[in-house]
Amino acid sequence: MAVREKATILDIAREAGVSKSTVSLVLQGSDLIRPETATKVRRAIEQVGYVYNRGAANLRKSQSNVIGMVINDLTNPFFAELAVGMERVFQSAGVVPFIANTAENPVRQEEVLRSLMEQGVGGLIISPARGTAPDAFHRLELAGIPVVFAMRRLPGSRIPAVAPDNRRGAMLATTHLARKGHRRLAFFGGSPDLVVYQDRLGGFREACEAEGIEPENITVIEGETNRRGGMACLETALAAPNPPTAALCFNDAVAFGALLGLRKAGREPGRDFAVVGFDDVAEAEHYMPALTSVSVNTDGLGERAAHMVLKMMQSGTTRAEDHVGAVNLVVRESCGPARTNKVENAR
Amino acid sequence: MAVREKATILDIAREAGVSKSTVSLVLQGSDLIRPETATKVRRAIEQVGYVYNRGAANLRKSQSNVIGMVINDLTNPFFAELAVGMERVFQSAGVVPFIANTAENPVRQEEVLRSLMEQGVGGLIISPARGTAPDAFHRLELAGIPVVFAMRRLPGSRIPAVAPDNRRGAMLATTHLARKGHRRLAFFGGSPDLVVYQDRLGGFREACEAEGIEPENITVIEGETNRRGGMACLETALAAPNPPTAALCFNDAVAFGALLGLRKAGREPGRDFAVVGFDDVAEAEHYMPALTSVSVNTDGLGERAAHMVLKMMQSGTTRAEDHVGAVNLVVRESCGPARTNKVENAR
DNA sequence: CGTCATATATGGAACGTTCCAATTTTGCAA
DNA sequence: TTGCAAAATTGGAACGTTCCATATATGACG
Repeated sequence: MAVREKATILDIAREAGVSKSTVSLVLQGSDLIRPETATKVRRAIEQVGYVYNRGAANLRKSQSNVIGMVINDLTNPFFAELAVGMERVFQSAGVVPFIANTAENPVRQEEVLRSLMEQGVGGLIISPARGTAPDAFHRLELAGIPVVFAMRRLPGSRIPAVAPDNRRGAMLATTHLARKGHRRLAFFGGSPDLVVYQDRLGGFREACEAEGIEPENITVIEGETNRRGGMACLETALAAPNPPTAALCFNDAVAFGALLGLRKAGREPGRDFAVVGFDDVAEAEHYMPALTSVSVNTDGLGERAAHMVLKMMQSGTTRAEDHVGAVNLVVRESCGPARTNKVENAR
Repeated sequence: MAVREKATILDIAREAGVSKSTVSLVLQGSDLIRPETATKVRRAIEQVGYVYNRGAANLRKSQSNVIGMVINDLTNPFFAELAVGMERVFQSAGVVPFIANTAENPVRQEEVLRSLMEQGVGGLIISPARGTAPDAFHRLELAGIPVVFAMRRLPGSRIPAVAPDNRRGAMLATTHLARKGHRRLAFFGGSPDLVVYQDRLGGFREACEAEGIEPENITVIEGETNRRGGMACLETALAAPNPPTAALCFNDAVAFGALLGLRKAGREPGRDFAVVGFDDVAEAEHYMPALTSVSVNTDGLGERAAHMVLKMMQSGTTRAEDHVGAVNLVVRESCGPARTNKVENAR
């Protein structure tokens, strides 16, 4: 099949015997056009194999309905789940979001943002890469593009964020461990360049204090936020002179790593050492042992962020209220003898 | 900070005291421009906070360097890994690919493709959604856009594909099970509307025959290609009058589900029932028990597909040779007493 | 059969870029 | 100094769309 020249609305107009303006109106679903004419035009569109040129349109329209989702790590199931939650909202709004992965690399993030801006996105949802400079999104603000942060926020930024109540989640989990009788607690994984880390660690410390855990019995071990990081943290912890008996992990990936490390060290997760995760990814329920974790309602947060950016685009504003999502502790088997699957609800 | 009107090359030209043509040349890195002039222009670009308008440029240029990656299921770690492998190649080529998720839904896939075409993509990598109509990509061919299929192919299509040697992988795995002494084998998960399924099941059957497995001892159970599907398959299999003692699973997700099902049924994976996966995702190595799986070199295939589409875009062709990737069986612990981690290489 | 309001349809300018052809500037030899 | 080739710069048309202002068709009413 020969490749025809790309068809334009002029070709459609010729085929249908109308003017280009009429075709344009039909494409936009205007009711200024007589139904029969519209039908004729639509038939012509089929005929010539027309593809709408959004770039040309945006040249005049100035506002576009393309949305970009900038994700820091797509191989982390948590963020993949988040992305899918957002997509659902966009789909029902008739928008196709473009997803781009920054692989936790601020330089790559810069490229990705530039590319999306060049493409003329009308709005963005960003989960910033670790180590993002405070002014990294200044250009977006200048350009007046609506932006929402998802899950992570940036220190001095005025960009609205959608995130779970990290502090409270960490307190819930830590209190649970203390009430189970653990008196030497650890916090595994993450590093202070993330605000999320500050929040979760802050909640952990606060709960430790409230439960009367002695400061010398608190171990904080930074590390990568993936399985490997979790294994490393566990090894370090067990090698200490006075090792902890339970750990709250920065996220579920770290927790899985810690569980793995326990097995490797010949300890029984739950009985010999309690582990709590954070995020409650789908896998947590199916893991062996099932992981006790702080559920952040990933889907709900994704939907919230998506709605927020849509509304901002509609109203042409670049400001919005932060949203702090409720959290639950979902108790499973990874920190003690399996009991009934009690769920302690957040307020 | 007030939102300035969007700056164009004309603003830059005014700021730098040159013509718009000069600015355009600088943007394209032409060596027709005197270095000092170029520096002056670049400074002006910084000044005015300019964002390149790719839409306007494509209007004249007709060929674009935007690439789309259409993935059938981003929450499946296998496809996420694949996407990341491709990204690496694109990154070093200075291209930012846009990822779009179809969630295994042909209708959504249609929308996604339309949107990408409107955006003016210069090339596409597609892992088609299950149940995609044979002529779904006809418009792309008409438009002369280079397309490469990744991992999945479509029955009657002339679009080049990059995929592992599924048949051989399935044979390797099945032979392994038979040599371990299993005489009643099952194939878990998947459904015939996928070419991949045909290939893997075909390899399974061929190896069964070669190893002299009686047809009445072969169980094939279709199912979802995720954990849940794997659990369901296992339950069905064990409920049969003459249940199998080992299963090759359509992919690793199904295999994880089967392992989970075994635990639930009080059987010991490996000892009571052997399980082999397919794809060898990162998690396989870390699972408990570690999953024996057919490694397909996910990263390598991703890179291959990326290079292929780049080359096609460069040479302006829409045809290329299929690539069939080598496979290995990676033996771990899920089908029998842990031995040394022997790797049987494919030719 | 006019007249007018309303419903439809249309031409043309504008959007921000590229690229050709044309023009101006530069450097160098005579 | 002039002449001339090479280097550097520039104006203008074109790309495919939208949208305003205008034109034409339709129908209702006197």
